[in-house]
Amino acid sequence: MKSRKPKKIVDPSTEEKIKNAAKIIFHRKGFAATRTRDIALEADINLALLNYYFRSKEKLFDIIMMESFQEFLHSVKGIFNDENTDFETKIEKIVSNYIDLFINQPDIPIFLLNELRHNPEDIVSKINIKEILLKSSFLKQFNKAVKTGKIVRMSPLHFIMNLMGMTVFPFVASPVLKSLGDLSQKEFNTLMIQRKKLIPEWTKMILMIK
Amino acid sequence: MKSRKPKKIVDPSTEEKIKNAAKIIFHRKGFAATRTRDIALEADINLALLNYYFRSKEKLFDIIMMESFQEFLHSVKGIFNDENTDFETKIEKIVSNYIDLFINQPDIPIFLLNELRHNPEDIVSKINIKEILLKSSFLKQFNKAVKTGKIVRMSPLHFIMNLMGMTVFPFVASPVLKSLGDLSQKEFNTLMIQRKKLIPEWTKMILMIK
DNA sequence: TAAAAAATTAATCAAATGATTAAAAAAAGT
DNA sequence: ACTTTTTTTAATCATTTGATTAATTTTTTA
Repeated sequence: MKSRKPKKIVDPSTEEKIKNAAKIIFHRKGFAATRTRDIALEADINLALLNYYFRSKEKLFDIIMMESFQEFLHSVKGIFNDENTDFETKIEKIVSNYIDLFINQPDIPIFLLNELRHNPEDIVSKINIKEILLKSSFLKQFNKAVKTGKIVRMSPLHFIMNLMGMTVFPFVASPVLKSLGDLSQKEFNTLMIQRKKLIPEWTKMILMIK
Repeated sequence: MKSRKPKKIVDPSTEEKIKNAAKIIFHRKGFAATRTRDIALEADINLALLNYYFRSKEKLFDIIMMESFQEFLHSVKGIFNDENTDFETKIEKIVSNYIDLFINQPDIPIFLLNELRHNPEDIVSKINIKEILLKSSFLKQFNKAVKTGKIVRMSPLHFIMNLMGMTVFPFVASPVLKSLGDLSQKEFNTLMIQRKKLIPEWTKMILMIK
């Protein structure tokens, strides 16, 4: 064995520059439409450095994909399993968190949904999304509320579809919606911020919370 | 001038074969990931015929895009402007129509949403989507119901977002949802068919229809 | 049936694109 | 200082891919 520090204490700047650029371009254009040259340009680095640091476009993409998906989940992971908040508070926090995230990074939902449809098992299995949801305090509270009659009987899947549908869909369809309503980006965001309050209210109506 | 029939009475079979194949592949993979060779293979024709009939990949795509978007709108266009049905009936019909369409062609929503985000004005302006919605009997009935206090005051955009969110989003997110709920395609479709009844009910709750 | 037009095919082109290489420059180690 | 390692660069490669061409076959017209 050699002495200490055979490890590369890589200056993070170049590697980070590439990852940041890759995230921007991949999110905006998707994997297939992204050119490695676009990433190099955005990162302001020599094209060869992309392969030097990440081997291939595909490997770089996998990293971005994984991190983006984790970012998507991380923002609600804690909320889901917080034992100190009730069901309704969790809904408010989840909606609020996602709307904040998507206002700041509007490309995330359509990027994830579009790329996930071709290899969902790869990603979904690597990240324990099922674990997170199915064993969550959130789901337990949901089931308990059903059992005690506090909320109407309903498949949790329907509930998730409604909650995420109302929260995520506007961002996925934002180009059409903005065109339809003659909305600027700012006006669109204002609507989304309104929805932070509205969606939890609507959700409660749907569940007929007593 | 020459006599009659200088026009090409093209045997539609080849042209149609290409369009059908293009629709399948474009819907499945999107524009950027689609190879013209894939389309030729799917259509079982020589690659050159694609350019012979449609000039370029882009022109062929534009045709598929336009037709897909029209198919998306056409199914509800009539419902929107039917003077003989009330507001609530329209909602039921719209939801039912879309769910039928997406069960049969599950790729349509994510395809449209993903491709529309880069050139929404081109498509949205060519097709009079605003006309269809903004001058529709549906919207008039909505506004009237608001005015008479039959439904709660709410931006029509919020309402559209909710209705479409609950209807469309599950199809857009189906890979994740199927994985999450361990659902077969058949089981997923069963859930969607349930939603034909449920979504109109939920919608009415949200609107607090009296 | 002969001529003209249209459709089809195989071969090929040119540009785009992901990736590699070899050399130079910069940084780190001794 | 100088040796070694790491990082960066310019040039280039090999493959993919959209598109074209020229020849052949099929269909239509007269």
